[in-house]
Amino acid sequence: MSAARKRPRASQSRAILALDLDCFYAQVAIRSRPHLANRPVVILQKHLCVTSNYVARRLAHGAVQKMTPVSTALKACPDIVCIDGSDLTPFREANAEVLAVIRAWLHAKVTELGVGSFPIPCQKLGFDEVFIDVSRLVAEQVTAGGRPWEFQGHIFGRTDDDASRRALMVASQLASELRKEITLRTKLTLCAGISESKLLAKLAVNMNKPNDQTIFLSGDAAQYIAGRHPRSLPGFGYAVEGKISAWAKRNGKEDIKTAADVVQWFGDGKKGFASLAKVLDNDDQARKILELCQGTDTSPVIESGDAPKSLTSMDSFRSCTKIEDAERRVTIRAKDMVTRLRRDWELYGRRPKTLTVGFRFRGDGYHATMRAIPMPQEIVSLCSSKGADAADRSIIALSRAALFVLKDHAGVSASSTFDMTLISIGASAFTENKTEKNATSTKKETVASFFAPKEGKGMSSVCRPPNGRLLQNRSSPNPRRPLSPNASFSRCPICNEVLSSLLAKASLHVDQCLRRSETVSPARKRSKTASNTFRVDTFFQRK
DNA sequence: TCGTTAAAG
DNA sequence: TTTTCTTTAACGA
Repeated sequence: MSAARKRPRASQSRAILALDLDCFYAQVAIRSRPHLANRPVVILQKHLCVTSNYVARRLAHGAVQKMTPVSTALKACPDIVCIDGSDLTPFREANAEVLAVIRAWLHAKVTELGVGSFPIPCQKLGFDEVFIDVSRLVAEQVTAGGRPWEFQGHIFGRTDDDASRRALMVASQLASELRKEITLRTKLTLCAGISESKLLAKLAVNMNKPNDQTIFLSGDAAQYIAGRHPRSLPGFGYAVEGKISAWAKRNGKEDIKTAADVVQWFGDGKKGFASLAKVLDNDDQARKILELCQGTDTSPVIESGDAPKSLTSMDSFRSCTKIEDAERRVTIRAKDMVTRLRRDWELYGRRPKTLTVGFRFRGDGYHATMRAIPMPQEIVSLCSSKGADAADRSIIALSRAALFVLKDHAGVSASSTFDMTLISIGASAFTENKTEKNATSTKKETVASFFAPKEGKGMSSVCRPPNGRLLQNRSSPNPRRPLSPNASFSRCPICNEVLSSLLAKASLHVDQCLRRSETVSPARKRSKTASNTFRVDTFFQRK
């Protein structure tokens, strides 16, 4: 009809896949605990359920959602199995596994075309999502011709553009094959959204869950977006909503309801753009937001690479007023960071130039502050040396550096009064170590060979902590199985005391413990491991 | 280069 | 809707 007037530029239209692993943490946790496959499962961080599997969601009738307190979840579904998700290692590894499968499959796909090699950008978003720009792959497949193309999966929307329809047909077949491959290799299911932009692909990926895929044909995308709450658009966050809301209030408007409101208030022309830029105090963001609200997203898929750009380890808590407690917490972070830094060295042969230390004090609300210093040489060299001894020494060095920053920039010391609620240690500004064999040549080899061929029991042996006499770890990668099918962790994640196998009782304890936690000396509470536990203070004295 | 803010999962 | 733990990008200084 009006297709001729719209002049769709088929040559420029892209084909983007958005992949999203189903309830990622829960899937990964259950994969290594097959006996939980049909049970309701939640993953805990502190006292909160950060994810749940679909069995739990069904049984709890919607009462278990993203940041639900354990106590609430247990009331809604007393049978629920709680798994401690405070160690993110298995999730990071599963993420790398999935990415390795994607890259291998993509590479094979390109190769089989026989038109030479070309890159296919993959952009990670969190541990469980990835965007893939398959435009080039689709174009080559269309050129190669052959089979009759058809859609795979659910179709949302419509289009008048034949070229775009065919491109998304091909893309949906790629998505379908890729999903099968990922599930076959990793035993993890996922959804896919297929469209011409990251925005639309991402909206599509959530339309049919779990383990399914949706094609978003963009003919009516603008109208569809117009009717939605703008907060549901990726990129339109809390702060932007706040600023626009405040503006609406000042100007006697109704509160912001739909993306159409935003377009109406600020227009889609040049001058409207300027007024939103003023409200947001940022030209580029204003343009982006206005486009978003009209269903337009031209942002490219940026290749993320395999290695993360930075590493952070953080801990938040109700209160920390004693220097020994601060030292203990810092040392736990340092241990985690050293483990990951050593792993990073193995995989990528690079070193961080910057050390960041974050902190937050009571009364600061959610406001955390960070300070950066050059990463001490001692730490990086120890992190690239083999042996448990080097690991221990670098934990000590890192702890001392972080404690120094805390003392110097935040006034946290034995002689000061403070009440911290957060500590974090980060490593960033990585430099490739080009001189070594560890660099690019073996890098691909290592990553690929590390994850790909592991079939049976790979995971747990993969990331063994540097076996220190430091800090006996209560959440080791593979803890003993629960005694009762109703009890999934045997110790309180807060005080580490042995828990009742009766869930209701255990959860009551955890809740109470949470309330009075951090005010009680943790050293005393962890009596079981106390004799083997590394004492920060004594260690610092003798070094 | 440092530090903050915002966004995402 | 501030509760968990992480990663990234952009921006101002």
